Parts: sequence; C-alpha cells; structure tokens
Amino acid sequence: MRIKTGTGKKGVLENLVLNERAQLVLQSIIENYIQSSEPIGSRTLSKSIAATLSPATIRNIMSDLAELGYLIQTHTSAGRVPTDKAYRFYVNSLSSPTSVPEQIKQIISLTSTEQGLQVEGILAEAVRLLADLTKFACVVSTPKASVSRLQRIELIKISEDRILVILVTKAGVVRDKIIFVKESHSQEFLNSVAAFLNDEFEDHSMQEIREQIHQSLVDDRNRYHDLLAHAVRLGKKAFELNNPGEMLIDGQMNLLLDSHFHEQSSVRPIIDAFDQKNAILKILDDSMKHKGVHIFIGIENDSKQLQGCSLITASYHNKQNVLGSIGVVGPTSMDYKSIISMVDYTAKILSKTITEQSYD
Amino acid sequence: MRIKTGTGKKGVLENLVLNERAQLVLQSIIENYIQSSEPIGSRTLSKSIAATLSPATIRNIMSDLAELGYLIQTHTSAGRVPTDKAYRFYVNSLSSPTSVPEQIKQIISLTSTEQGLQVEGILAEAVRLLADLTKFACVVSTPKASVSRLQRIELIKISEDRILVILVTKAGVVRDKIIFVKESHSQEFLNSVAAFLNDEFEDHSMQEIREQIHQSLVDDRNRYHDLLAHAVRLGKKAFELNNPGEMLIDGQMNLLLDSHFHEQSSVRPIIDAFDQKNAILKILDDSMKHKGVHIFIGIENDSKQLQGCSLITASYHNKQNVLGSIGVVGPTSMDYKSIISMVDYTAKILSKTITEQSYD
DNA sequence: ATTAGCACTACCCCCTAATGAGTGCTAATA
DNA sequence: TATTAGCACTCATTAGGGGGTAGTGCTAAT
Repeated sequence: MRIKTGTGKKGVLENLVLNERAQLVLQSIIENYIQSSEPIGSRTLSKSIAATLSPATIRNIMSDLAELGYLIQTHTSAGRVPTDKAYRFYVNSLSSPTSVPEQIKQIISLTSTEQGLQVEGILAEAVRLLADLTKFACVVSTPKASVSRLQRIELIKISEDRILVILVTKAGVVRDKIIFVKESHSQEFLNSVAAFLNDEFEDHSMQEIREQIHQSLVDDRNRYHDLLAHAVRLGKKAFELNNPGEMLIDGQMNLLLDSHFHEQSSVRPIIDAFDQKNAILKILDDSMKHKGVHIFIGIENDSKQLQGCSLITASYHNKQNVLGSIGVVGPTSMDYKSIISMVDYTAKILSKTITEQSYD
Repeated sequence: MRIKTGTGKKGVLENLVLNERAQLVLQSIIENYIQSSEPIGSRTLSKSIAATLSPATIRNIMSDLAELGYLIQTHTSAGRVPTDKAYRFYVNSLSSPTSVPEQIKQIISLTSTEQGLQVEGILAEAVRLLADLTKFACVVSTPKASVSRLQRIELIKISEDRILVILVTKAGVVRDKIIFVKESHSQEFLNSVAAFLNDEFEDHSMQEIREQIHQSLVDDRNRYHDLLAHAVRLGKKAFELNNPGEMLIDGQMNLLLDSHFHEQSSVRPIIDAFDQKNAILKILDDSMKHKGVHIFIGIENDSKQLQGCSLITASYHNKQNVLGSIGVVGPTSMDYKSIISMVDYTAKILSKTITEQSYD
C-alpha cells in the first residue's frame, strides 16, 4: 500500500490522493495504452517509463492502482487496462489545450466562406475536416433557433392556401418552411405583413418573438386592426419552431474501422445513438452552457448507449451568442491530448468564420 | 454437357441458352444463396428444389453452369456460389416488380407532407424509410437544378456588398445562396429587379434562364437600360448553379453490419464511393433517363469501387419532369425480388407526394 | 522501501487428427 | 441415352494437446 499517505494497513480507500510516482505510472500506462490499445504489463512499462523503476516495483504500484479502481485486468495473467476513472484522472491532469501543429492549422482553415457558403455549409465542412483529422465520428449542432436573432422575414405566396416563409437570422442561417392558411392573401398584403414583422422584430431572438406574439394573441386590442391581426396570426405560425435542433454527423464509418473498438458489437449502441440523435444532442446542448472544451468519458454519459465511448465537445459562437457545439465521438482510449486541442481549435476557427460572415 | 441444344462435344459455348431444368436449378441456387449467403451444395439443393432430382444429376448441371460462368467455387470441395452473370440472369427472368405487402405500404406512406415539409425533407424521410426497410444503404439525388422550373426569385439585401438570393422552383425546392456585389443596391431596387426577373422567367427552366441571360449579356441593347442591365448582371450570379447536384444518404451502417459482406475490407471501397459521391451520382443520373427500375449488378458498374455491390434505382418525378432518383446499395447477393418492388413502390409514392405538393 | 527470484496462470500459436460437406468420376440402371 | 448410386478424394473447419510467453503475486533478500 504505497499510495496512501495516511496510516493503517487497509487505509488505501481513506485517502484517494495518489502520490507522485503512482501518478507517473498511471499516466504512463494510459499513454501506452492509448497508443497500442493492448494491456500494459509491468516489464513493458519499466522500459518505457522515464523514472527508473524495476518491474516488481511497478507491479506493486499497479496492484495498488487496481485496488483503487484505476486499472483492471481482463484476466489473471494479462496486463492492465485503464478504467474510465483513470481517463478522468488523466484528462484532469492535462493543462489547457496544447497548440495544434501548424500543418493541421492550415487544414482547418475553413476556406469555404469566400464561396458564399451558408452557415450550414461551414458547419458541414468543419465537421468533415474534424472527422478526417481525428479519424473518429464527429458531430455538430446547428445554431439553436430559439437563441438566434431575426435579421429578416419574407412571406411568399405559393398557392392560394400556402405561404412560403423565409427566416434569415443574424447568424446567417436561412430557414424556409411552408405554412398553410385558410384564407387567401395577396402578395401585396403579405409584403406589408412582412414589413410590419420586420419592423417590429428585427434583432429580437426567436424566443422573444414567440413570446411577444403569444401575448398579442391573448391581448385583444389587436382585434380591431386588420393588418396587425393577420400579422400576429401569420407570425405565430411562421415563428413556431418545428425543427427541434438538428445536428450534422460525419465519419461514423471511422468508428467501425477503428482498432480500439475490437469487436463490432461494441460500436453498435453508439451507432444507434447516432440514429436516435437525442442523447448526443443533449450532450451538445449541455456543452453550450459553459465555454471551453468539455469531456465526457464512457460511464460518465447519462445515455447507456454512449457509455462505451468518450465525447469531446466545444461550443462555437458569434459576436453575441453561443450558437451550438461541435464534438468528436471516439473510444474511451482515444488520444485525449491531441483530440482536445483539435476540437478546441476547430471550434475557435468555426466561431471566427461564422462571426466574420454574420450579418451584423 | 446437357445444356446445349446444339451438337458437338465442346459446343457448350456455342449456344448459351439454358434449358428449362438448368434455369430452375440456377434460380434455386441463387435464391438459396440469397437467403443463406453460404455456398450451395448439390445435396442441399436436391432437398429444397421443387423438381425431384438426385444430387448427382444436380452436380452435373451445376458443373455445366459453372463452365458457362454462372457459378464459381471458392475452393475445390466447397459448394457453388452465383456469379454476377447469374444474378443478371436471375433479375432478367423476374417479371415486373411484384406488389409490396400491405404492411410495408403503410410504412412507406410519407406522411410528412402535412407538416409543411419541403422536398428535401420528404426525400430525407423516403431515403430513411427505405434504408430501414431494406437494411441496406440508400441514396436519393435531389432534384436537378437545371431541369427544375422557376417559381419565384427573391433578392434580400443582407449587407452593403451581400445579397441573399432565394430561388423557389415549381417542384417545391427552395435554394438560398449569397452573392457578393461591388456596388450597393437599395432593397427597393432589388425588389424591382426581382420583379423583373420573376416576370421574365417564371416557369422557365434554370437551364433556359441561364442561356437567355448569357445571351442578354453579349447582346448589348440592354446597356442603355439601367434596370435591365442590373437585372441581367445580378441574375447571372443568382442563377449560376454552384451546387453540382446533391444526394442524401442513409443507412451506410447497415452495410457494415450485413452478413453478406463477410469481411469489412469488402465494404471499404463502397464507403469510399459514398464519400466521393460522384460515381453514385452518375448512376443516379443515368437512371433518370428512362422510367422504371434500374439494376446495376457488381461488375456491371463502371466504378471499380462499386463492383462489389449492386444498386437498384428508380427515378421520381412531378407532373412535368423527372426530378431525380432513389436507390438502394447492397451486396450483389441481395434479395432482388423484394428490394426491387420496394424501390419501385417508394419511388412511386415519392413522385405522388412531390407532385401533390408542387406549386403548380 | 525496493528488488530479485520463483511458482503459477492463462492466453496464444501451432500442430495434429477427426469430421463433414462437397466434388468428380465411373459404372449400373431405367 | 439420361439418370442415379457409389466411391475416392479434397479441403475447410473444429477440437484437442503441447510448448511458448507475457504477465501476475508472493516471498525473501538487499
């Protein structure tokens, strides 16, 4: 029991702070395992480790680490493998994201802006690049409709009972949808309704707009003003959010081909999670609440399906708002150090690119 | 050499018409193999086949079929496996698509229309449904920009040097993009330009519009008319097609998990083909040229990457035009009969749904 | 506190033999 | 003459056994 600093034979669990040497060993095991994805033995480690320790000593330390829940053995005579708890320790011990190699910086330069690409296009490019670089699956949530602020609304008459609504947000997202109406309106009338809505609501968030329109509905002073009444009624339909937050995915295939997932069966639940979307969207949403990189390791995930993998996410933003977040989904034994910095850097570039081409 | 009807000992290759019994055997082998995806032996077959033939007889027939290139053996003492040539024979022998079970018809009912979904949304739903049903990968090409006809164009001033162009086609596709301009225009001016373009070009195909605008450019009579000149200049940018035909993919994962692809390595090139897109887009384009279901079996594909799989495609259309096509990508040993009918049916429902909600 | 030494464990690899599904050929049969 | 039964043969797959090896835990010596 070399780890505890307290006293007592069975006192290991009383004091969970690892001494310096144990930390070094644990870190070394993790880094080795990340590279080889094979159980690490004491002899192997005694060679690769910086400090000069005999295999026997390392065995003792490893035994302690195992007892503390940082390592497990697949079977009696096998080497040791880090647990999720170990990765958590490792990740916490990492300082802020290291800088990304110049070579990779160049790849992540998101040059598409010049081609007049919309936000969704930029996101698609970002997520694809990240997937290619990391060789894992990557996700990005599109800007939340509720927080984005209105730049412009257009109403276009499509047929007698259908109106095409086009919403342009300050972030540069264009959304279009069709609404159905009972009474037919002339295009001129729609133009004035749109003009009214634009005047009234430019620069307001969708959330605000919805609330205000809802109030206007219960408030009956509008009843007597025809234009207003119609504006409110159409506006209500137009601003209903019916896209419940989308996300783009790329590189799912990388997971299947990755050596860290030895058997296909372990990838299956993750794929299912991608299909269902909500578990991953929830994580991306959570990650929007605080700036910086977020890391979710295996068992820490609420969703059972995702407990076999880790997620590294970072939010992106424009001048005013946090818009969404981008993330990597990979094995718990991924190379956290480099992935973290790549996600961090990509999110920053994404924010920069989107801010530059925002409409205000 | 029981197959030939001609004479001569080595006359097999002179007459490639299979006699009825050989056809029956071949068909039986194929159907067995499609189900089990394991080599078929003569004994197995003699039990499952309708006609009462001894294993020995079947062996003789199989031997002939092998010589004619319909069957191969993975090794000497293994059963036989159908070749692409056999599948081609099999598919050709199938009559027109059989009807789809009522149960599946209900699933493919594409109910989303009522929710005011755009064409892309409908396509996404269709391709997802088809992927779920077939358990293979599915693709659908979005309506070709060049053939679709203009319903409406809107120009929205975004900033001093950026204009948001919104194109609505008769098929119900909304495209938005940003164009950059040197001189600033007022929104009012943009409105009149848009009005002019709408007047001039409504109901023309994008292709036509591009051509006419190009002509107007060389024809300098417009020079003296300010509005016209600007309309032409903006229109040129607005109607440039920069989305080279897109496609939606769903169910790629199904391929990885499919038992017919025994080793992962065989799926790799197909995945790559999905990433590059162009090979598959070409097939979908080709399939638009003629109505009905198209089948591309393994080696028949131009693209090397796709020679390990089969594609079944069908085009979809609205009242006037063929818009695109939808297809399934699966192993060469897929269940052609049922997949064909599903693709056929889905394409029909897709056409119906899109036609119903087209803008004319 | 560290380390060398040793017994022990369990996987992995290779070899072998047995099994079995399948073929091709030949001779007998209807 | 077409079909079938019989037989020898092939080769993948499986099970079992032994040696090798990477690892452990324990104990005793440093």
